[in-house]
Amino acid sequence: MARSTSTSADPASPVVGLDRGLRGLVGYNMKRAVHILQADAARVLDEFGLRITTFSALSVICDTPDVTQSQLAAALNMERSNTVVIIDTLEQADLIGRHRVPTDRRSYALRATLAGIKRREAASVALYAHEDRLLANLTPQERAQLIALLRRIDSPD
Amino acid sequence: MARSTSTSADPASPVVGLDRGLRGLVGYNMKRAVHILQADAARVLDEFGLRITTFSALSVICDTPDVTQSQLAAALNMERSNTVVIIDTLEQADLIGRHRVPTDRRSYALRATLAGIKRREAASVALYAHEDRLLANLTPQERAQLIALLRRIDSPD
DNA sequence: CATATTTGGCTATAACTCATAACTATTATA
DNA sequence: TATAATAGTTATGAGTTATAGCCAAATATG
Repeated sequence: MARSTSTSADPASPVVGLDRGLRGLVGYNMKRAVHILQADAARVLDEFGLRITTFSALSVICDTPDVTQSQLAAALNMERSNTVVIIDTLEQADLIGRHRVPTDRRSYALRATLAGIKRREAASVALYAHEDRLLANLTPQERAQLIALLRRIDSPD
Repeated sequence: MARSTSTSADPASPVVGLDRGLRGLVGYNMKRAVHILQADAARVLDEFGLRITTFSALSVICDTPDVTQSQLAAALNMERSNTVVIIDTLEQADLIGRHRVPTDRRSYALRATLAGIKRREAASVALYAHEDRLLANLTPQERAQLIALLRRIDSPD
């Protein structure tokens, strides 16, 4: 039984529940959940020579031929400056190409190579499969609702 | 006017929807949402001289007097090594104290000071208030369900 | 009891994310 | 034409997280 003179943790008891005071915060729970998902995603993507950021950028570029780096940054909620190294990495891996646009010599039109499209497709399939496994104890409806709730935080209607 | 020969993004059109291919992933949506919540939380906590990690640790220590650093690390899902600098920071700010435990001279019993307890309380109130504002377009039920879903990812039953 | 292993805390380090400021070249605007 | 704004870039700093290894103390095992 618990000692009566103190609320201190019993070394013999499991160290869970010490964060009760934080569990009411959505942010805390989400930080923990996202940590799990990101670690898993990073591990999966590593097999394809991709990281989360490069995969995200590659996906957008595949789906949006001739997108510019600024548009990419806006779409992924990142700073323009941070896209540069990501694009560099993808370009050096021959997964995308920087193409000058004749009408505006400042910007690049980003286009995925055939290898890039294939790599993205394979990584995407693996990623969805892994997420399915990781979220196996959520019904499809619950999962859809989770996404819906997250999107309402992202872009409040 | 949009160019007709390409699916490229029209510079005049809003740069939204370029990430359709990622929106099916729970992880992607959660990364975006957590980014918003964390940025807001960090801004709020900064007014109290705290960061997210130090606030989390302080909260656990307040609620669990004489907790050890290892227990804290386990509770917050972090490495023991990373707790050290956090504890150092809290101790130097006189928000907590390291107390030697006579029965085990290896470990410290962490206890919040009165200032620490007050600081935590004030920061916690501000944090909950801000989260309420940020999640105003979610009903209390939706918010509770969101937390429930996140917890099921965290610790799959 | 003596040795070996484990545990708690610590240091250093490295990879990665994210934000900011400043710069160049180009385009648009007053 | 002079000025603003835009696209991309570079450099940098703060913060988070993981790993490896260290020391001292405690515990387990022979």
